Amino acid sequence: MNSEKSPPRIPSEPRTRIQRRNHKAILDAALDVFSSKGFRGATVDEIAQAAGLSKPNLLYYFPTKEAMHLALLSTLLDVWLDPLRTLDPQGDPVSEILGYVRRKLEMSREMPRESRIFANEVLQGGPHLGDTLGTVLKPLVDEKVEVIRGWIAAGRIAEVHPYHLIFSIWSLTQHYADFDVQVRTVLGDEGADPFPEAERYLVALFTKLLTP
Amino acid sequence: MNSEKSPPRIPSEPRTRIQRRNHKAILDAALDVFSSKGFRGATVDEIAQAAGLSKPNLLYYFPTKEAMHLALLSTLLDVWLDPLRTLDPQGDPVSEILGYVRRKLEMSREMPRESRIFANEVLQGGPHLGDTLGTVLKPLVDEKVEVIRGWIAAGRIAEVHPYHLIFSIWSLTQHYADFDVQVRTVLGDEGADPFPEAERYLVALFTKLLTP
DNA sequence: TGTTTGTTTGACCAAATGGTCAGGAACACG
DNA sequence: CGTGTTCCTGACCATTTGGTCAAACAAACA
Repeated sequence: MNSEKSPPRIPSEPRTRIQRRNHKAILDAALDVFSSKGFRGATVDEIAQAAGLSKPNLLYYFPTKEAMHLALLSTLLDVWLDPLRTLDPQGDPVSEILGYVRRKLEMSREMPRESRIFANEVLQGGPHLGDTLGTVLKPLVDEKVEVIRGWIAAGRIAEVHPYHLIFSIWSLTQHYADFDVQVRTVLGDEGADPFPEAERYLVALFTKLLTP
Repeated sequence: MNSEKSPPRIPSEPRTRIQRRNHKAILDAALDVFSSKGFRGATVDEIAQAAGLSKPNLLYYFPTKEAMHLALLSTLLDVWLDPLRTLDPQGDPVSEILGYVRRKLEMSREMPRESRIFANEVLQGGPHLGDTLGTVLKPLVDEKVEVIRGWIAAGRIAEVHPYHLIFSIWSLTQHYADFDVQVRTVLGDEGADPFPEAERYLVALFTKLLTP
Protein backbone atom coordinates (compact mmCIF):
# COMPACT_ATOMS: atom_id res chain seq x y z
CA MET A 1 0.00 0.00 0.00
CA ASN A 2 2.67 2.48 1.03
CA SER A 3 4.80 2.49 -2.10
CA GLU A 4 6.89 5.63 -1.40
CA LYS A 5 10.57 5.25 -0.82
CA SER A 6 11.48 8.49 0.90
CA PRO A 7 12.41 7.39 4.42
CA PRO A 8 12.66 10.25 6.91
CA ARG A 9 9.08 11.39 7.21
CA ILE A 10 8.75 14.63 9.04
CA PRO A 11 12.02 16.41 9.79
CA SER A 12 10.45 18.05 12.82
CA GLU A 13 10.49 14.87 14.82
CA PRO A 14 13.46 12.64 13.97
CA ARG A 15 13.23 9.03 14.99
CA THR A 16 16.58 7.37 15.47
CA ARG A 17 19.79 8.59 17.02
CA ILE A 18 21.54 8.61 13.66
CA GLN A 19 18.79 10.62 12.11
CA ARG A 20 18.92 13.19 14.84
CA ARG A 21 22.66 13.50 14.59
CA ASN A 22 22.74 13.84 10.81
CA HIS A 23 19.82 16.21 10.75
CA LYS A 24 21.65 18.51 13.07
CA ALA A 25 24.91 18.18 11.16
CA ILE A 26 23.21 18.96 7.89
CA LEU A 27 21.35 21.99 9.12
CA ASP A 28 24.49 23.34 10.72
CA ALA A 29 26.51 22.82 7.57
CA ALA A 30 23.73 24.32 5.50
CA LEU A 31 23.64 27.36 7.73
CA ASP A 32 27.35 27.77 7.22
CA VAL A 33 27.26 27.51 3.47
CA PHE A 34 23.99 29.31 2.76
CA SER A 35 24.94 32.23 4.95
CA SER A 36 28.32 32.71 3.33
CA LYS A 37 27.40 31.98 -0.28
CA GLY A 38 23.71 32.69 -0.56
CA PHE A 39 21.16 30.22 -1.83
CA ARG A 40 22.30 30.12 -5.42
CA GLY A 41 25.95 30.21 -4.53
CA ALA A 42 25.69 27.22 -2.24
CA THR A 43 26.10 23.77 -3.72
CA VAL A 44 24.60 20.61 -2.32
CA ASP A 45 27.96 18.95 -2.59
CA GLU A 46 29.62 21.60 -0.46
CA ILE A 47 26.97 21.31 2.21
CA ALA A 48 27.26 17.55 2.18
CA GLN A 49 31.00 17.73 2.56
CA ALA A 50 30.73 20.24 5.38
CA ALA A 51 28.31 17.89 7.13
CA GLY A 52 30.60 14.93 6.59
CA LEU A 53 28.16 13.12 4.34
CA SER A 54 28.01 12.10 0.73
CA LYS A 55 25.69 14.03 -1.54
CA PRO A 56 23.21 11.18 -2.06
CA ASN A 57 23.20 10.60 1.65
CA LEU A 58 22.34 14.20 2.30
CA LEU A 59 19.57 13.98 -0.27
CA TYR A 60 18.31 11.00 1.70
CA TYR A 61 17.49 13.30 4.58
CA PHE A 62 16.36 16.35 2.65
CA PRO A 63 14.75 15.74 -0.73
CA THR A 64 15.95 19.00 -2.28
CA LYS A 65 18.24 21.91 -1.70
CA GLU A 66 15.24 24.13 -1.27
CA ALA A 67 13.85 21.87 1.46
CA MET A 68 17.03 22.38 3.42
CA HIS A 69 16.90 26.11 2.98
CA LEU A 70 13.27 26.25 3.94
CA ALA A 71 13.80 24.09 7.02
CA LEU A 72 16.55 26.45 8.08
CA LEU A 73 14.60 29.63 7.53
CA SER A 74 11.50 28.49 9.35
CA THR A 75 13.49 27.08 12.25
CA LEU A 76 15.54 30.21 12.62
CA LEU A 77 12.78 32.72 12.24
CA ASP A 78 11.45 31.98 15.70
CA VAL A 79 14.85 32.36 17.28
CA TRP A 80 15.38 35.49 15.33
CA LEU A 81 12.21 37.20 16.40
CA ASP A 82 12.40 36.10 19.98
CA PRO A 83 14.08 39.21 21.38
CA LEU A 84 11.25 41.34 20.04
CA ARG A 85 8.65 39.04 21.60
CA THR A 86 10.11 39.56 25.02
CA LEU A 87 9.57 43.30 24.87
CA ASP A 88 7.48 43.75 27.98
CA PRO A 89 4.65 46.31 27.96
CA GLN A 90 4.79 46.36 31.77
CA GLY A 91 8.49 47.15 32.00
CA ASP A 92 10.25 50.47 32.03
CA PRO A 93 10.04 51.77 28.45
CA VAL A 94 13.61 52.93 28.00
CA SER A 95 15.06 49.86 29.70
CA GLU A 96 12.87 47.59 27.62
CA ILE A 97 13.95 49.14 24.35
CA LEU A 98 17.59 49.29 25.38
CA GLY A 99 17.32 45.67 26.40
CA TYR A 100 15.98 44.83 22.99
CA VAL A 101 18.85 46.68 21.37
CA ARG A 102 21.35 44.79 23.51
CA ARG A 103 19.80 41.43 22.77
CA LYS A 104 19.77 42.12 19.05
CA LEU A 105 23.37 43.25 19.10
CA GLU A 106 24.35 40.18 21.04
CA MET A 107 22.65 38.05 18.46
CA SER A 108 24.67 39.78 15.76
CA ARG A 109 27.80 38.77 17.58
CA GLU A 110 26.78 35.27 18.54
CA MET A 111 24.76 34.33 15.49
CA PRO A 112 26.10 36.21 12.49
CA ARG A 113 25.32 33.35 10.16
CA GLU A 114 21.67 33.51 11.03
CA SER A 115 21.66 37.22 10.46
CA ARG A 116 23.30 36.89 7.09
CA ILE A 117 21.01 34.17 5.86
CA PHE A 118 18.03 36.45 6.44
CA ALA A 119 19.85 39.43 4.98
CA ASN A 120 20.62 37.45 1.86
CA GLU A 121 17.05 36.37 1.58
CA VAL A 122 15.42 39.73 2.14
CA LEU A 123 17.94 41.48 -0.08
CA GLN A 124 16.72 39.49 -3.02
CA GLY A 125 13.09 40.15 -2.30
CA GLY A 126 12.46 37.11 -0.13
CA PRO A 127 11.78 34.58 -2.90
CA HIS A 128 11.84 31.72 -0.42
CA LEU A 129 9.96 33.46 2.36
CA GLY A 130 6.60 33.34 0.70
CA ASP A 131 4.24 35.42 2.78
CA THR A 132 6.13 34.79 6.00
CA LEU A 133 7.03 38.42 6.38
CA GLY A 134 3.39 39.41 6.11
CA THR A 135 1.96 36.69 8.30
CA VAL A 136 4.59 36.32 11.00
CA LEU A 137 6.78 39.40 11.12
CA LYS A 138 4.23 42.11 10.48
CA PRO A 139 1.69 41.05 13.13
CA LEU A 140 4.39 40.86 15.75
CA VAL A 141 5.76 44.25 14.83
CA ASP A 142 2.29 45.72 14.74
CA GLU A 143 1.67 44.45 18.23
CA LYS A 144 4.85 45.94 19.61
CA VAL A 145 4.27 49.18 17.79
CA GLU A 146 1.08 49.53 19.77
CA VAL A 147 3.04 49.07 22.96
CA ILE A 148 5.45 51.79 21.93
CA ARG A 149 2.60 54.09 20.97
CA GLY A 150 1.23 53.60 24.45
CA TRP A 151 4.52 54.58 26.00
CA ILE A 152 4.67 57.67 23.85
CA ALA A 153 1.09 58.65 24.65
CA ALA A 154 1.91 58.32 28.33
CA GLY A 155 4.87 60.61 27.85
CA ARG A 156 7.30 57.97 29.05
CA ILE A 157 9.51 58.14 25.97
CA ALA A 158 10.04 60.84 23.39
CA GLU A 159 7.84 61.06 20.34
CA VAL A 160 9.35 58.86 17.69
CA HIS A 161 7.86 57.04 14.74
CA PRO A 162 7.49 53.53 16.20
CA TYR A 163 7.96 51.59 12.96
CA HIS A 164 11.08 53.49 12.07
CA LEU A 165 12.32 53.06 15.60
CA ILE A 166 12.15 49.32 15.11
CA PHE A 167 13.73 49.55 11.66
CA SER A 168 16.57 51.52 13.15
CA ILE A 169 17.18 48.92 15.83
CA TRP A 170 17.29 46.20 13.24
CA SER A 171 19.57 48.00 10.86
CA LEU A 172 21.99 49.31 13.49
CA THR A 173 22.45 45.96 15.18
CA GLN A 174 22.40 43.63 12.22
CA HIS A 175 24.85 45.84 10.41
CA TYR A 176 27.62 44.48 12.60
CA ALA A 177 26.86 40.92 11.53
CA ASP A 178 25.93 41.44 7.91
CA PHE A 179 28.71 43.86 7.00
CA ASP A 180 31.28 42.46 9.35
CA VAL A 181 34.04 42.52 6.73
CA GLN A 182 33.48 46.17 6.04
CA VAL A 183 33.33 47.10 9.71
CA ARG A 184 36.55 45.29 10.50
CA THR A 185 38.35 46.62 7.46
CA VAL A 186 37.44 50.21 8.23
CA LEU A 187 38.31 49.88 11.89
CA GLY A 188 41.64 48.27 11.03
CA ASP A 189 43.61 46.13 13.38
CA GLU A 190 43.06 48.30 16.39
CA GLY A 191 40.10 47.04 18.33
CA ALA A 192 39.69 43.66 16.73
CA ASP A 193 36.32 43.24 18.38
CA PRO A 194 33.97 46.04 17.36
CA PHE A 195 31.11 44.93 19.57
CA PRO A 196 31.91 46.45 22.97
CA GLU A 197 32.36 49.86 21.37
CA ALA A 198 29.24 49.32 19.27
CA GLU A 199 27.19 48.58 22.35
CA ARG A 200 28.32 51.72 24.08
CA TYR A 201 27.55 53.76 20.98
CA LEU A 202 24.09 52.27 20.46
CA VAL A 203 23.08 52.57 24.09
CA ALA A 204 24.07 56.22 24.08
CA LEU A 205 22.26 56.79 20.81
CA PHE A 206 18.97 55.25 21.87
CA THR A 207 19.12 56.80 25.31
CA LYS A 208 19.38 60.25 23.80
CA LEU A 209 16.72 59.46 21.26
CA LEU A 210 14.16 58.12 23.68
CA THR A 211 14.61 60.29 26.72
CA PRO A 212 11.72 62.75 26.58
CA MET B 1 51.72 41.49 -35.35
CA ASN B 2 48.56 42.08 -33.42
CA SER B 3 47.09 38.61 -33.47
CA GLU B 4 44.48 39.06 -30.73
CA LYS B 5 40.87 38.87 -31.67
CA SER B 6 39.17 40.55 -28.75
CA PRO B 7 38.01 43.83 -30.24
CA PRO B 8 36.84 46.34 -27.67
CA ARG B 9 40.04 47.34 -25.98
CA ILE B 10 39.52 49.34 -22.87
CA PRO B 11 35.96 49.68 -21.71
CA SER B 12 36.76 53.02 -20.14
CA GLU B 13 37.04 54.74 -23.49
CA PRO B 14 34.76 53.22 -26.08
CA ARG B 15 35.43 53.98 -29.71
CA THR B 16 32.39 53.75 -31.91
CA ARG B 17 28.85 54.84 -31.36
CA ILE B 18 27.62 51.27 -31.32
CA GLN B 19 30.17 50.32 -28.73
CA ARG B 20 29.21 53.17 -26.50
CA ARG B 21 25.54 52.33 -26.76
CA ASN B 22 25.95 48.63 -26.11
CA HIS B 23 28.37 49.19 -23.28
CA LYS B 24 25.84 51.32 -21.53
CA ALA B 25 23.00 48.91 -22.22
CA ILE B 26 25.01 46.01 -20.89
CA LEU B 27 26.10 47.69 -17.70
CA ASP B 28 22.59 48.85 -17.00
CA ALA B 29 21.16 45.40 -17.58
CA ALA B 30 23.92 43.88 -15.48
CA LEU B 31 23.16 46.27 -12.64
CA ASP B 32 19.54 45.20 -12.79
CA VAL B 33 20.25 41.51 -12.74
CA PHE B 34 23.22 41.43 -10.38
CA SER B 35 21.48 43.60 -7.82
CA SER B 36 18.36 41.49 -7.76
CA LYS B 37 19.91 38.03 -8.03
CA GLY B 38 23.43 38.38 -6.71
CA PHE B 39 26.52 37.41 -8.65
CA ARG B 40 25.96 33.69 -8.63
CA GLY B 41 22.25 33.99 -9.20
CA ALA B 42 22.68 36.13 -12.28
CA THR B 43 23.09 34.39 -15.61
CA VAL B 44 24.88 35.82 -18.59
CA ASP B 45 21.94 34.91 -20.76
CA GLU B 46 19.56 36.90 -18.62
CA ILE B 47 21.78 39.94 -18.68
CA ALA B 48 22.17 39.64 -22.43
CA GLN B 49 18.44 39.44 -22.92
CA ALA B 50 17.85 42.40 -20.63
CA ALA B 51 20.34 44.35 -22.69
CA GLY B 52 18.72 43.29 -25.95
CA LEU B 53 21.74 41.34 -27.14
CA SER B 54 22.62 37.75 -27.80
CA LYS B 55 24.86 36.03 -25.32
CA PRO B 56 27.86 35.74 -27.65
CA ASN B 57 27.43 39.36 -28.58
CA LEU B 58 27.53 40.35 -24.93
CA LEU B 59 30.64 38.27 -24.45
CA TYR B 60 32.13 40.20 -27.33
CA TYR B 61 32.08 43.33 -25.21
CA PHE B 62 32.91 41.79 -21.87
CA PRO B 63 35.08 38.69 -21.93
CA THR B 64 33.60 37.16 -18.78
CA LYS B 65 30.76 37.54 -16.36
CA GLU B 66 33.25 38.60 -13.73
CA ALA B 67 34.58 41.36 -15.95
CA MET B 68 31.10 42.81 -16.13
CA HIS B 69 30.66 42.62 -12.41
CA LEU B 70 34.02 44.17 -11.76
CA ALA B 71 33.42 46.99 -14.23
CA LEU B 72 30.17 47.72 -12.45
CA LEU B 73 31.61 47.68 -8.96
CA SER B 74 34.53 49.92 -9.74
CA THR B 75 32.40 52.36 -11.68
CA LEU B 76 29.83 52.57 -8.97
CA LEU B 77 32.15 52.80 -6.01
CA ASP B 78 33.07 56.37 -6.83
CA VAL B 79 29.45 57.39 -7.11
CA TRP B 80 28.69 55.55 -3.97
CA LEU B 81 31.33 57.24 -1.87
CA ASP B 82 30.78 60.67 -3.29
CA PRO B 83 28.44 61.93 -0.56
CA LEU B 84 31.05 61.19 2.06
CA ARG B 85 33.72 63.02 0.08
CA THR B 86 31.70 66.20 0.09
CA LEU B 87 31.64 66.35 3.89
CA ASP B 88 33.11 69.77 4.38
CA PRO B 89 35.46 70.35 7.35
CA GLN B 90 34.74 74.07 7.07
CA GLY B 91 30.98 73.75 7.25
CA ASP B 92 28.72 73.67 10.26
CA PRO B 93 29.22 70.24 11.85
CA VAL B 94 25.62 69.27 12.49
CA SER B 95 24.47 70.55 9.11
CA GLU B 96 27.29 68.74 7.38
CA ILE B 97 26.47 65.42 8.99
CA LEU B 98 22.74 65.85 8.50
CA GLY B 99 23.45 66.72 4.90
CA TYR B 100 25.41 63.53 4.55
CA VAL B 101 22.56 61.54 6.05
CA ARG B 102 20.10 63.16 3.65
CA ARG B 103 22.28 62.50 0.63
CA LYS B 104 22.76 58.87 1.60
CA LEU B 105 19.06 58.40 2.17
CA GLU B 106 18.31 59.98 -1.17
CA MET B 107 20.72 57.59 -2.80
CA SER B 108 18.90 54.71 -1.18
CA ARG B 109 15.73 55.93 -2.81
CA GLU B 110 17.15 56.85 -6.18
CA MET B 111 19.74 54.12 -6.55
CA PRO B 112 18.58 51.05 -4.67
CA ARG B 113 20.16 48.73 -7.21
CA GLU B 114 23.57 50.17 -6.54
CA SER B 115 23.05 49.83 -2.82
CA ARG B 116 22.00 46.21 -3.14
CA ILE B 117 24.87 45.24 -5.36
CA PHE B 118 27.31 46.43 -2.70
CA ALA B 119 25.27 44.86 0.07
CA ASN B 120 25.31 41.55 -1.74
CA GLU B 121 29.03 41.80 -2.23
CA VAL B 122 29.97 42.81 1.29
CA LEU B 123 27.56 40.31 2.81
CA GLN B 124 29.53 37.50 1.25
CA GLY B 125 32.84 38.85 2.40
CA GLY B 126 33.63 40.91 -0.66
CA PRO B 127 35.13 38.14 -2.80
CA HIS B 128 35.18 40.42 -5.85
CA LEU B 129 36.30 43.55 -4.10
CA GLY B 130 39.85 42.45 -3.55
CA ASP B 131 41.49 45.02 -1.32
CA THR B 132 39.26 47.84 -2.49
CA LEU B 133 37.75 48.28 0.93
CA GLY B 134 41.16 48.65 2.48
CA THR B 135 42.66 50.91 -0.17
CA VAL B 136 39.74 53.10 -1.14
CA LEU B 137 37.09 53.03 1.54
CA LYS B 138 39.21 52.97 4.65
CA PRO B 139 41.47 55.94 3.81
CA LEU B 140 38.45 58.07 2.98
CA VAL B 141 36.71 57.12 6.19
CA ASP B 142 39.89 57.69 8.19
CA GLU B 143 40.15 61.17 6.74
CA LYS B 144 36.59 62.08 7.61
CA VAL B 145 36.91 60.55 11.05
CA GLU B 146 39.67 63.04 11.72
CA VAL B 147 37.34 65.86 10.72
CA ILE B 148 34.70 64.58 13.11
CA ARG B 149 37.25 64.23 15.89
CA GLY B 150 38.15 67.85 15.32
CA TRP B 151 34.54 68.89 15.68
CA ILE B 152 34.20 66.92 18.87
CA ALA B 153 37.42 68.33 20.31
CA ALA B 154 36.12 71.81 19.56
CA GLY B 155 32.92 70.98 21.40
CA ARG B 156 30.82 71.64 18.35
CA ILE B 157 29.09 68.25 18.42
CA ALA B 158 28.52 65.74 21.19
CA GLU B 159 31.08 63.11 21.99
CA VAL B 160 30.39 60.13 19.78
CA HIS B 161 32.58 57.38 18.47
CA PRO B 162 33.29 58.70 14.96
CA TYR B 163 33.65 55.33 13.25
CA HIS B 164 30.44 54.03 14.70
CA LEU B 165 28.76 57.28 13.81
CA ILE B 166 29.61 56.62 10.20
CA PHE B 167 28.56 52.99 10.44
CA SER B 168 25.24 54.08 11.84
CA ILE B 169 24.66 56.49 8.98
CA TRP B 170 25.40 53.77 6.48
CA SER B 171 23.23 51.17 8.08
CA LEU B 172 20.28 53.43 8.80
CA THR B 173 20.12 54.84 5.29
CA GLN B 174 21.00 51.80 3.24
CA HIS B 175 18.51 49.74 5.19
CA TYR B 176 15.70 51.37 3.25
CA ALA B 177 17.19 50.25 -0.05
CA ASP B 178 18.56 46.85 0.89
CA PHE B 179 15.60 45.63 2.91
CA ASP B 180 12.97 47.46 0.94
CA VAL B 181 10.68 44.42 0.80
CA GLN B 182 10.72 44.05 4.55
CA VAL B 183 10.16 47.71 5.20
CA ARG B 184 7.19 47.87 2.85
CA THR B 185 5.69 44.66 4.14
CA VAL B 186 5.87 45.76 7.74
CA LEU B 187 4.52 49.21 7.00
CA GLY B 188 1.71 47.71 4.98
CA ASP B 189 -0.26 49.60 2.39
CA GLU B 190 -0.53 52.78 4.37
CA GLY B 191 2.23 55.14 3.42
CA ALA B 192 3.44 53.42 0.30
CA ASP B 193 6.55 55.58 0.24
CA PRO B 194 8.56 55.11 3.45
CA PHE B 195 11.19 57.69 2.60
CA PRO B 196 9.64 60.98 3.71
CA GLU B 197 8.89 59.51 7.12
CA ALA B 198 12.33 57.94 7.24
CA GLU B 199 13.98 61.27 6.57
CA ARG B 200 12.09 62.96 9.36
CA TYR B 201 13.00 60.14 11.73
CA LEU B 202 16.68 60.12 10.84
CA VAL B 203 17.05 63.87 10.98
CA ALA B 204 15.50 63.88 14.44
CA LEU B 205 17.67 61.00 15.54
CA PHE B 206 20.96 62.50 14.46
CA THR B 207 20.03 65.93 15.67
CA LYS B 208 19.44 64.59 19.16
CA LEU B 209 22.55 62.48 18.98
CA LEU B 210 24.89 65.22 17.86
CA THR B 211 23.64 68.26 19.69
CA PRO B 212 26.09 68.69 22.55
C1' DT C 1 33.37 49.37 -55.85
C1' DG C 2 36.38 46.56 -53.10
C1' DT C 3 38.61 45.87 -48.88
C1' DT C 4 39.35 46.41 -44.20
C1' DT C 5 37.56 46.74 -39.78
C1' DG C 6 34.00 46.24 -36.49
C1' DT C 7 29.65 43.68 -35.02
C1' DT C 8 26.54 39.73 -34.59
C1' DT C 9 25.05 35.04 -34.49
C1' DG C 10 23.96 29.85 -34.54
C1' DA C 11 26.04 25.92 -33.28
C1' DC C 12 28.77 23.92 -30.14
C1' DC C 13 31.55 22.45 -25.88
C1' DA C 14 33.10 21.31 -21.17
C1' DA C 15 32.20 21.81 -16.54
C1' DA C 16 29.22 22.24 -12.76
C1' DT C 17 25.25 20.99 -10.52
C1' DG C 18 20.67 19.21 -8.69
C1' DG C 19 18.84 15.06 -8.44
C1' DT C 20 17.95 9.66 -9.25
C1' DC C 21 18.52 4.75 -8.61
C1' DA C 22 19.71 0.04 -7.75
C1' DG C 23 21.88 -2.19 -4.62
C1' DG C 24 25.05 -2.81 -0.64
C1' DA C 25 26.14 -2.20 4.43
C1' DA C 26 24.65 -1.54 9.12
C1' DC C 27 21.42 -1.98 12.52
C1' DA C 28 17.28 -3.57 15.23
C1' DC C 29 14.95 -7.15 16.89
C1' DG C 30 12.40 -11.56 16.88
C1' DC D 1 20.69 -16.41 13.25
C1' DG D 2 17.30 -14.46 10.06
C1' DT D 3 14.62 -10.83 8.51
C1' DG D 4 12.92 -6.44 7.96
C1' DT D 5 14.15 -1.62 8.33
C1' DT D 6 17.24 2.11 8.19
C1' DC D 7 21.26 4.16 6.34
C1' DC D 8 24.68 4.87 2.78
C1' DT D 9 27.15 4.85 -1.80
C1' DG D 10 28.98 4.65 -6.70
C1' DA D 11 27.45 5.31 -10.96
C1' DC D 12 24.59 7.78 -13.65
C1' DC D 13 21.50 11.41 -15.86
C1' DA D 14 19.49 15.86 -17.51
C1' DT D 15 19.86 20.55 -17.31
C1' DT D 16 22.03 24.79 -16.75
C1' DT D 17 25.55 27.70 -17.62
C1' DG D 18 29.96 30.20 -18.75
C1' DG D 19 32.41 30.49 -22.60
C1' DT D 20 34.32 29.48 -27.72
C1' DC D 21 34.46 29.72 -32.74
C1' DA D 22 33.96 29.99 -37.53
C1' DA D 23 31.48 32.35 -40.42
C1' DA D 24 27.95 35.79 -41.81
C1' DC D 25 26.80 40.54 -41.78
C1' DA D 26 27.34 45.60 -41.45
C1' DA D 27 30.05 49.92 -41.53
C1' DA D 28 33.73 52.57 -42.83
C1' DC D 29 36.58 54.07 -45.95
C1' DA D 30 39.80 54.10 -49.79
